[in-house]
Amino acid sequence: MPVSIEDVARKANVSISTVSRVLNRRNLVNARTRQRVERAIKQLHYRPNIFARGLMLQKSEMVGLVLPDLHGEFYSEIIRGANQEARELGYNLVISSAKDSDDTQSLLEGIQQRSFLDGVAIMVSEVTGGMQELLVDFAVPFVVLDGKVDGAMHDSVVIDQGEGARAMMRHLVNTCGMQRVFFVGGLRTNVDTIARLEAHQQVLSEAGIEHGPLDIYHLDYEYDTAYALATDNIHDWAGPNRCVFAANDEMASGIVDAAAAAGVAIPDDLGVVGFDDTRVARITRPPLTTVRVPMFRMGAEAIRLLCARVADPMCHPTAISLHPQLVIRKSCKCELDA
Amino acid sequence: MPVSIEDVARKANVSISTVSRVLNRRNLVNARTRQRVERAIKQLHYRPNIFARGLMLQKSEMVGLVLPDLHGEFYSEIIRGANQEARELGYNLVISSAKDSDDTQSLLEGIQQRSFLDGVAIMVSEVTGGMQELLVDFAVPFVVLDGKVDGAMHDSVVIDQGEGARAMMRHLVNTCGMQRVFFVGGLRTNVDTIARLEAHQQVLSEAGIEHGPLDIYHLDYEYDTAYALATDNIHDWAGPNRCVFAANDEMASGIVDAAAAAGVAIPDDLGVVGFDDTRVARITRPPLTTVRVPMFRMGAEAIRLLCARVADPMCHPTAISLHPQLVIRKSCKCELDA
DNA sequence: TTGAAAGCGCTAACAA
DNA sequence: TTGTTAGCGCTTTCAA
Repeated sequence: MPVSIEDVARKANVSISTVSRVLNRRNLVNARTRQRVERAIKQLHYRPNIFARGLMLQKSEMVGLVLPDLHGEFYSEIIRGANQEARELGYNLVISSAKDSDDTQSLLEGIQQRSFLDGVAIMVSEVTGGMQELLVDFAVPFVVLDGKVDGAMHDSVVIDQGEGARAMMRHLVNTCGMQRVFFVGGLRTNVDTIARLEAHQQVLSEAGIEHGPLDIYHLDYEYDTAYALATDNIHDWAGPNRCVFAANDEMASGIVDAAAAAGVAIPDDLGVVGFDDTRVARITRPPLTTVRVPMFRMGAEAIRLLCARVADPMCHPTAISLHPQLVIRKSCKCELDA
Repeated sequence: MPVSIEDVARKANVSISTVSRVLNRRNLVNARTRQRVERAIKQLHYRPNIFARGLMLQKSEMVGLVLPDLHGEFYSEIIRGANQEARELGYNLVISSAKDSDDTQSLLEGIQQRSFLDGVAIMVSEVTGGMQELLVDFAVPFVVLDGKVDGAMHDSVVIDQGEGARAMMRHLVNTCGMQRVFFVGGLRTNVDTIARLEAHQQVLSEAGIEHGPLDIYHLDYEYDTAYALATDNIHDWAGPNRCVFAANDEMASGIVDAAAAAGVAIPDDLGVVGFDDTRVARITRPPLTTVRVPMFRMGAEAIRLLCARVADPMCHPTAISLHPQLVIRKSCKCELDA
């Protein structure tokens, strides 16, 4: 049923090598012969078998993108960026996502196992021991998004989380005059949360503002849990020159809505700021002051780096650092509007 | 460098067929031999070459998901559903997206060309002539999400758009007592928009409410353009027993925010309802009355159908219809709360 | 400029 | 239960 290179050769009255040449190195073939072959290809609707091809060439022209989760705009922007870049470079993009890090690990094991990808871009929200071990001698070329794997040589695209979080904290403390900043993060082990919390602590210390562990909460990046937490605590939090720094916009939005439901005015009674600058930040009332993370670009750069490495597996590892940007809106009680 | 089945055979002192059997039909091999082979496999870190395998089996165990766009939660839920189902069925999922229908078409041509996918789930936001022609004799098994391609035999998973839109319209007219309902849709050619508009017209006619083409707007499903449109028209729209039916939540949210900015109270001066029940609907103030579309399930069902067809290409085409659900919140001025 | 032929690594039919 | 062997469809020397 499927038409093979041999059928084309027969139809065009040439050998299969000639057909192959027309396909891959057209200039080595006489123009008239080439035309004949091309006509045969068209007439027979011939399509090279990708497996046979891969078997010879040992490459699939496919690269993967492994994400910890697919929820929300944050990831879809990464995907869009990666997708665009991959198509531009002539690669197909295979996207997979996992529920948690165990799942991510088994996914990566599967990829290594089947090794049908020329390379893979990996985003790990937390690097577990097993994951680290796996990646240290991973058989497939890879780049890491927004993270680093100790002991493994790899390219990476990171967001300078600290820079963004410090910019936010300094804005809150210096410009808005906040005297107490609660922190609502994701899981304790999440790398982004860790970086953001570090900035929180550092800036408070620098400013000589007392702060204790009781002002720190760890949730799961979700609107609902943040809403619930805020409902329980909103009256304790509220007060002049007080603010909540949530580690993403979703949670910030949940807190804002819980405040509204409890009659606490944002930002007058309490400031609430987020992180990521997703659409949620703009739609929340009041719109959230947040930190814009170049997600689309992160996806695109990751694929660019990855394809470069696939082309030259021995090239020196590159680390690209992308800079977040403070976006000031209406939820932090300062006079600036951006 | 790469270790092949032959290396394993040598190491385990068996023939390559025995190794192959251990890999594929373990029970045909003597237990002791099997252990020896398995140990060799482990020691050598052997992984079967997927191309050689595909060359024999003519299948890749990969299925594709082609989406018109990757923007927003709507698509990410489909992806999540598809991803979960694919992994459950032992398939890898390849996701691609295109900017417009020309782009979708070239993507599909590429898939057919390279034919490395066992099957593909396709979501077309508008079926152009070229697309239809392409799909009528598409070489790769496929199922269509939320649409239908005339002349082509295919499985499909559709959302009963009409049912959802009619439920919404009847609610607006019968329960909320709306006397005039503006319609803000996506592109004129978009299949969802067409179905929703049809319901709009039908219910108004049934209720004996006059309605003209001037009450119908076609935008692009985006927050910003809806915001702009609403800013220009909000005072004309506002009035007792009037309502805007936007074809998605994003646009509804833009209209609500524009109204707030213009001092028009929602829902008192104007009702605004959306479609899809994305997170935006809940976060908008007031929260949007909308229609929940089972996106996750649509993705999962599509992959289920697809894999069934891959397993048995001759099986009878199935059409699954998924039912949307009216979600009543605070933006439509009725006494019901859900 | 073209063709013949040797694999790439695997599965499966057939033989032992 | 195991081994031998013939391809799967392609690219790529090497020879003509």
